[in-house]
Amino acid sequence: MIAEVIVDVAAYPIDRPFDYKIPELFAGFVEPGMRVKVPFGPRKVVGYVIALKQESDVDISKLKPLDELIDFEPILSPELLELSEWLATDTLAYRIEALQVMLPAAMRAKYEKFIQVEDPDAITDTEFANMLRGRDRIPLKLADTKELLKQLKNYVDSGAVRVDTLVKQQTAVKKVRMIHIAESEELHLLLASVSKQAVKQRILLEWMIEHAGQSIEAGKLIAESGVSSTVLKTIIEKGAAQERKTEVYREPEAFELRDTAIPKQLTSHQQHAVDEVLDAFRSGSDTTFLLHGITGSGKTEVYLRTIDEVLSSGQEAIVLVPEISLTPQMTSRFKDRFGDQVAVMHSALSAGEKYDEWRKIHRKQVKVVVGARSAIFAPFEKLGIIILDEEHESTYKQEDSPRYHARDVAIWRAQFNHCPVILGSATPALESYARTSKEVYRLLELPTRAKDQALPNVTIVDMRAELKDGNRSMFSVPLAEAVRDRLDKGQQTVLFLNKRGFSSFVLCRDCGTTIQCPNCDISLTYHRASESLKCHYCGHEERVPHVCPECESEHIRFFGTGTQKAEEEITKLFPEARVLRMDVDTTRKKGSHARLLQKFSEGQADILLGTQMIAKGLDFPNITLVGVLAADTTLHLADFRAAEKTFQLLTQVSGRAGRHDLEGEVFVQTYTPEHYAIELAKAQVYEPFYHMEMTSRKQFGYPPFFYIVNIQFSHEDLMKVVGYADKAARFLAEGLSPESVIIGPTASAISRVNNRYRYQCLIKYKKEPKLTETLQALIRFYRTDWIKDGLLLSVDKSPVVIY
DNA sequence: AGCACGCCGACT
DNA sequence: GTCGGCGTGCTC
Repeated sequence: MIAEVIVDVAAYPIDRPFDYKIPELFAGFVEPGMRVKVPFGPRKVVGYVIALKQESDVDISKLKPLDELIDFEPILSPELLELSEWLATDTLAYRIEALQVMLPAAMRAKYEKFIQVEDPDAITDTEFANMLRGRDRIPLKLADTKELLKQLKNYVDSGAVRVDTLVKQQTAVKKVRMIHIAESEELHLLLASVSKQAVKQRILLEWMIEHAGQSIEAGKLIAESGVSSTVLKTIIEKGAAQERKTEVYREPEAFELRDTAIPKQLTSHQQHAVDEVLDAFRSGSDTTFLLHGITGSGKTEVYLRTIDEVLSSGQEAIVLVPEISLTPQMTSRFKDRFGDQVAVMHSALSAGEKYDEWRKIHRKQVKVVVGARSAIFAPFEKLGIIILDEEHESTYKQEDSPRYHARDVAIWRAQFNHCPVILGSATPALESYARTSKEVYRLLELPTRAKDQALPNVTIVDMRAELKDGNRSMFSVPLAEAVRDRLDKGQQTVLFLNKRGFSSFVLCRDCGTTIQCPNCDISLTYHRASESLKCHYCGHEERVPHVCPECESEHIRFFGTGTQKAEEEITKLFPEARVLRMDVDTTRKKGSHARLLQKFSEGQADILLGTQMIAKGLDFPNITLVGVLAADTTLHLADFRAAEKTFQLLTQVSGRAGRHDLEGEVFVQTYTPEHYAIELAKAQVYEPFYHMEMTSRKQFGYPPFFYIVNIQFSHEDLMKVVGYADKAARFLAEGLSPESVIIGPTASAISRVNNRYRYQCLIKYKKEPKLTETLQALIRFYRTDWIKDGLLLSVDKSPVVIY
């Protein structure tokens, strides 16, 4: 038998299967979807078996045998193997990247080099001998001086030492030491034989007698018996207990939030949606539903009911949420409903925790996975439904290779598994909504709130007028009054600040200079905690200057992060208010996000102030006021989706207010109150916005009327990047049909990052049969030639942001 | 990619 | 003479 293997080498000529002989020893054990270790040229690498066959096109004498099996059962199903092929082609990525993206990071191979001493007598250099310290195998990285490396080379040449690469798996199965205590009789015997002076040992034995026959975790035993681990060790050696390592799953920190009760009765709209989806499910149809439900309309309940049915017919469900750590309420609802049948996958988990959750799915110990983007690759084999909540969110698109969109993968898997997909949103992506009118997706509407609450009343505050009246603070008079009112009533307020535009920079008030990154075309960001200036693009960091580097004026101002500044203003305006600030700074630590929310839900604060991350999923009964401090900040971005994003954000944020018995109120502060995205967000009507925005997209030739491909070029040399971008543009123009439009090359919005100049080229097309072919050919030029000249090129089909 | 091979300049 | 620079070519 012969195995077709994709090796762990991302390079153009390697991006294809290589054939290996299966040694007699492994005959019958090797299956597609397993990882293997194979010789590749002079080294060993990890590879993925993608197929088995009897014959190879390559001469049999040239075939090498597999070295080792890493897995004893496939870790990728036939479905996922097939998906990886489609994914690699569709996103123009390497096949190996497509395979690796499906597995938790902890399963990716690490390569470590070692110095292996073959002939210790030949080592004559004292420096080298010192480095070895008598060992015959040390990590290569210990040879860290030029001198040592030179000696190493000599020894390698003479054959005294060898450098070899070890393929390391970082798959850490967590094991705990379980102590199995002997029976009472045995312990009594031991106790009698232990010297009277061994006080601690006697204490431990007495403790053990009380717990005879039990199994207990070593750490726990030590804590409870009050003896040290050395005493435990001696006692184990004397035979009082047995030690065993047991595999365990890491238990991510659990958080509890007050949950909404299970509604007894669905609204008629909810019921209709559930019925339609379940009809599709039962008939094995791969229909994609767009569940358009206004905020508070109970989309989650629709998901829960459909999953319930899917599970009772023995099938499995994937639920994607934009970034799950952001919506603890969502996960707790799933856990409440489906208990330990649920695995949760989110970015706040450690690599080990993610690996454990993945294993639970792989071992079929769970039936539902709730997770962020990459959970779409959950290794289920009986998928019955796939749900993408907040389907319009840009986090569903992966920003590095393979640049896939979870929505596309979901639809692919649904077709493979003959199961439906639900895309849920209060503010669907324009592309998705447009597809319902073309009947590619099926539209399900939830036009009313589940508990019949009124939508919150939204007031637009014109900040220009406020400014004219001499109010220069971040708070308009009406918003400040409303906050005061809630404080008096003991109700809660959520204040939302769009960070962009308020970002923290350093400005000289005399010459107007902002301090720029030396490597990038961007202002440095002020970090108060470390009193430093940082570049978010290249990581450059410098001390905060005391005088302006341009004019040496001492009048330089540091603007703290937007939320810090807002917090200061709140404290000034409402000294008695208890404020919780939630932004990247206050949620960096693991679990802090959930803790903050917990605090707020328990009423330990009056005001929750935050960025993007509080826009979603918050559902607390006592929130009756939402304030958007600066609605325009997303509006003026150089992005064709700016209006759509603003509308989505305002709608989402407004939906946080008055979801329960108390009525909600929303204030939106803006300098452009007449913009349709703001006006229509006030009215909280999606359809009119959709039509307005579609008109504009049509006029300017943007999605969904045209598809877009963004090709990015970067190089240290400005002339070279321009040269290659031009060359590429001409090549595309030649290869693609005349109906397709090629824009550029133009300099990117941030024209230099990390000392590399950036250019880009956009392709707009409606129908382009030669697209993949032409892009493949372009990538081929790049990967075979241009890359050697220091160029970096990336192709992004359907980009979500164009920088 | 990463490694070996191989072919020419500047050092002990 | 040989050390070491990096161009070239291959990986089942």
